[in-house]
Amino acid sequence: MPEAPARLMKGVAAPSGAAAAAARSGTRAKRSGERRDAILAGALDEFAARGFAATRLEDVAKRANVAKGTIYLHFADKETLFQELIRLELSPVVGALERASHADVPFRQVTDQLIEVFVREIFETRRKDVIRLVLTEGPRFPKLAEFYYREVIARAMEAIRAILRRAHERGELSSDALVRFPQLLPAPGIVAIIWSGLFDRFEPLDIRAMMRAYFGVLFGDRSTT
Amino acid sequence: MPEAPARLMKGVAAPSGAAAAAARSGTRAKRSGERRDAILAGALDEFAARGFAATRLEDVAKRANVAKGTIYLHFADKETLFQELIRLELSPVVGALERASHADVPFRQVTDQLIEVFVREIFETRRKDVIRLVLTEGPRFPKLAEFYYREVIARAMEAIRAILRRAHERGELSSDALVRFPQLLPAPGIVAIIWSGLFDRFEPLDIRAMMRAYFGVLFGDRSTT
Amino acid sequence: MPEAPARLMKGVAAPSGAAAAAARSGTRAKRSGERRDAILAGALDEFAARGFAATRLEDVAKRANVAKGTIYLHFADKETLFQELIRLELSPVVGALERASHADVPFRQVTDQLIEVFVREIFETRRKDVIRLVLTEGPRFPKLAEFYYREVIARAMEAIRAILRRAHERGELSSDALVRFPQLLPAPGIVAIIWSGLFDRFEPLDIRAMMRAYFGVLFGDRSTT
Amino acid sequence: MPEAPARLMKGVAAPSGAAAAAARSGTRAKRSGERRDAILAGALDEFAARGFAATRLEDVAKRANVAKGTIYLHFADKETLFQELIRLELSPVVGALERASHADVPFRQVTDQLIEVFVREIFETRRKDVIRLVLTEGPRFPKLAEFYYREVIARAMEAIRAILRRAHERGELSSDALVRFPQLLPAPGIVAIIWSGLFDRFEPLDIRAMMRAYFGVLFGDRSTT
DNA sequence: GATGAATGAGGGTTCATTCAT
DNA sequence: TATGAATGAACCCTCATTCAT
Repeated sequence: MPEAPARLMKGVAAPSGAAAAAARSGTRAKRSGERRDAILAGALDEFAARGFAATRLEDVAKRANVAKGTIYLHFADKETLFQELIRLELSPVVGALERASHADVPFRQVTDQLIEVFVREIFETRRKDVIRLVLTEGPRFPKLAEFYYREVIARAMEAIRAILRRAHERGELSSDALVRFPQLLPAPGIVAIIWSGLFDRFEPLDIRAMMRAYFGVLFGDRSTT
Repeated sequence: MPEAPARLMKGVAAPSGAAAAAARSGTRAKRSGERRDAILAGALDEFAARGFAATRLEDVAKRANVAKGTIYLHFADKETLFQELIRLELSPVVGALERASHADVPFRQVTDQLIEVFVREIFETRRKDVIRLVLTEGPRFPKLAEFYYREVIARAMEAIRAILRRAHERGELSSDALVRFPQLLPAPGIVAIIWSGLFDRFEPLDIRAMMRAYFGVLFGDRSTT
Repeated sequence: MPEAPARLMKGVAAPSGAAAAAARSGTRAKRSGERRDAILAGALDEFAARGFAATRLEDVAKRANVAKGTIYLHFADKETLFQELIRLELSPVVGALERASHADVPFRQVTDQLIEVFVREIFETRRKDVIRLVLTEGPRFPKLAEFYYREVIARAMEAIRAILRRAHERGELSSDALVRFPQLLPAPGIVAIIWSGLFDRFEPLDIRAMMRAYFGVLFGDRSTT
Repeated sequence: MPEAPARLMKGVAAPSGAAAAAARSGTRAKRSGERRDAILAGALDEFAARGFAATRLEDVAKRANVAKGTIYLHFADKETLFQELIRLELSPVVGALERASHADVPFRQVTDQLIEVFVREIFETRRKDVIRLVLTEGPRFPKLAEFYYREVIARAMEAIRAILRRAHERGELSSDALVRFPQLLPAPGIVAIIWSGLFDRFEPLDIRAMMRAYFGVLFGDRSTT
């Protein structure tokens, strides 16, 4: 049933702007772009591991094999680095979701693909950490939360709502509950991300199975084993 | 602090150990207990507003009308204060939930009460902030996560599972999905807490309505308006 | 002729506010006041030796036998420390000068005393360094310059002008040139302060002799040897 | 850059060594010389505006339309650049003054020309800023102060002394005070330069009028209006 | 116990200087 | 020669923790 190639979300993996631009130009700019990407990668590691406040830019630099001062050639300050990181990783996700919302396929097939894409493109990816960062640090970064709401959440909710509305109209969903609260669709994904960060070492969670069980409930399936 | 708890969760409001003990003894100990409570209250305000790392103990002291050094008479260090705070606020919640799991009432009635209790005892309370703190700071506090898992999550999951199993056996739940993944039951509550911290100013969420809609789906209701 | 006790400028030496207040109170506050004064003294040494920008607060702390952080208990930041220093040292000077301007004595006697007071209370004192600091750093500190103008220069110029006007009216000064440009009276003092900071090691300047010579010229004396 | 210098100080405007040399050779060297001059010009702007320590070489480069590294092709380091700048701007001044000291003209005529030259060649020129820089930064640059003393001050004092001695011998100056303290002659100029940097915005100073008033006093004029 | 002044390690940021291109 | 990205030492300031009163 799964295994479905994520045709639906083609292009989620962003070409990491800077490096792509660098690849086109001379070695000087290329190196610069590579460095920028290395800094972003190091920053993700550190921010994910320690949170914004506890992350030391020196450690980020070390991870990126770069001097501390180099970070400031690419980012105005720690906060900008943090926000750029979020921006860069999450922007492409929405595009993919929006594209998925236009496809006219049975809802059950959509959910199968959503599960697959979520697991492969987010949950088993650094993007999971990025989302966790938004959830955990967002309250302290109003601007970040605003950007995230406008560029990610609002658009994602709209795309999800479109999918759900069609499903409801086709009779694939017996109630309009999810149309009214599209937040419920990704709820298990959110819970899984949080759970994995906190409790996986005590009690691992089979994310795929949980999502299948959840969507099964939505479809009114009798049993989901 | 909330007053009359719902019947289901009688006793959620903890007797705040220190002050309670103090109340029994002479004025010296009483003063001390009151101070401890004031510090915890101030700490909750600050931690909730700024997160662990960005909270300054001086501000906590100010909120508690206490000198900076006094905090160290009651708590070993900042981290201990933080963990004690979580411990104190969340411990009573589970007891209430466990008690609720023993009651032999129709599932629909249980969910109605869960909604009510969640909203009144958690969502409209500082406890919402405490839970948010666990979610956001937990990854950086393995010990806290462990405590939280053992004392709260594991027991809560078990209590929820018991409730769900009975509901399933009675035929109130068509599938066993939730029995296998009891995390799905509180999922909308978790999502609501996160949403409220990040996006409420852009798009407020009617938590009660969403939870009712969600449980309606679980029951296979046709419409949830 | 000199030796005249500076009765005219009694009270130039300020009682260094903080320490004075401290002396009155308990040891705790006293220590604090002493520390504040020590920091100011250390700051004067360092600022005078290196200028504002090149002074390291750590060195100031070292001179004051105090930890780096202690400075911030008494002053908001480096700039505030600098400006407080100037303020504290120069404020009392003007009062003395203003008092002098009220005395109704022959101009020649006034100038004798001005020389004496300038040399003993400023030139042979750390106040010389403070004035040099104002001259050298003032252009980069508009607020400081403004304070200095209002609190010191404007009032000093007025006091000097009063003295000169009376001298002119009495016929002790043949021309009104100095009344119109009271800056000319302290000019040799300014020049001496600058000279001493730059060229004294190459060619020392007898400040008293130069000032006497200067005032001699103003009086139209034939020879000033 | 000023154009026609007063007769007295013919040749004050230096041929700016580098560019002059460059002008003689091929385009490569010419470019180089122009760059060097541009750097010096930019440096003067920045040093004058911010002082030595607070000036960033990057800003100097920007003003000179040159890359940061280029500065190091022309000057060993920031300090060398600073000292070269002072050297270059002030060296020609003394020559002019020395030439003036040989002219055998009435003192009153000399002072008239000194005023005119000072105002036009220094006070209304970037040279005012250079002198201010020496006064304000000199104490931190012993080498600079030494150069300045030997190459400028000592020679200037000697030239001034010669002028004053002749005036005294002729009876144009009643006292020998200024011969013994030639620093008194330029004193009002020094005071004016300092005043203009600190207090002009509060109380502008008519430099020409003040100097005329001052010299009037030296001549024993009755009134100087 | 309670206080809050004092401490000093720690980290973000700047910028003179270097060097590969 | 010219460039400007990269370096890393330096320094201001914060704040958890201590301790004399």
